[in-house]
Amino acid sequence: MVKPVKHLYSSPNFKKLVFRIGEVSEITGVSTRQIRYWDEKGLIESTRKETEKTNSRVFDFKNLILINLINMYLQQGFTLAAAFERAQKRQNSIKRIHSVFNTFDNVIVDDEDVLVIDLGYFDDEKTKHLFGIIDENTELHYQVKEDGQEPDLTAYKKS
DNA sequence: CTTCTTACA
DNA sequence: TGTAAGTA
Repeated sequence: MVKPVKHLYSSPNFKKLVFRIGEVSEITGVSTRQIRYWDEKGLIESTRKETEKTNSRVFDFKNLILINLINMYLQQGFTLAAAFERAQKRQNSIKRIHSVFNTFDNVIVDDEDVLVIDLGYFDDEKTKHLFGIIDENTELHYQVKEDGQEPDLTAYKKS
């Protein structure tokens, strides 16, 4: 049974988890040169940290995953364009799988009638080596928006 | 110290 | 795509 509960992602104890370009490069193995190039081409999306004097790029968890997926297909021999397409499809598939396998206990409808699924934290060995930053202090939220719209995957870190 | 842009190999 | 330069 889906019950209206105050959404988790607005909890004052959690802030959106973002990564600087150097961190993304270190985690995924993709060079900063490539990341900037993909960003310029619009394959990935970054936001600018206005408070910083450098006005540097920051990437959310969703884009970190995307960058890693693109790189994975790139290493399999696909062209950048093909790798991007595959990565997008793969990412969407993963999201749908998550939504299917999560129990109703993790389903929440917030004030704006948006479906939110708490994925908890990843602690299996497969993801741990790749995303070591996901731990007890990090929450992953999968948000299903109105039909047709892109689902959103965001990580939040306890501050 | 890290990131940014620009430019050249 | 890597790397260097000169910044912020």
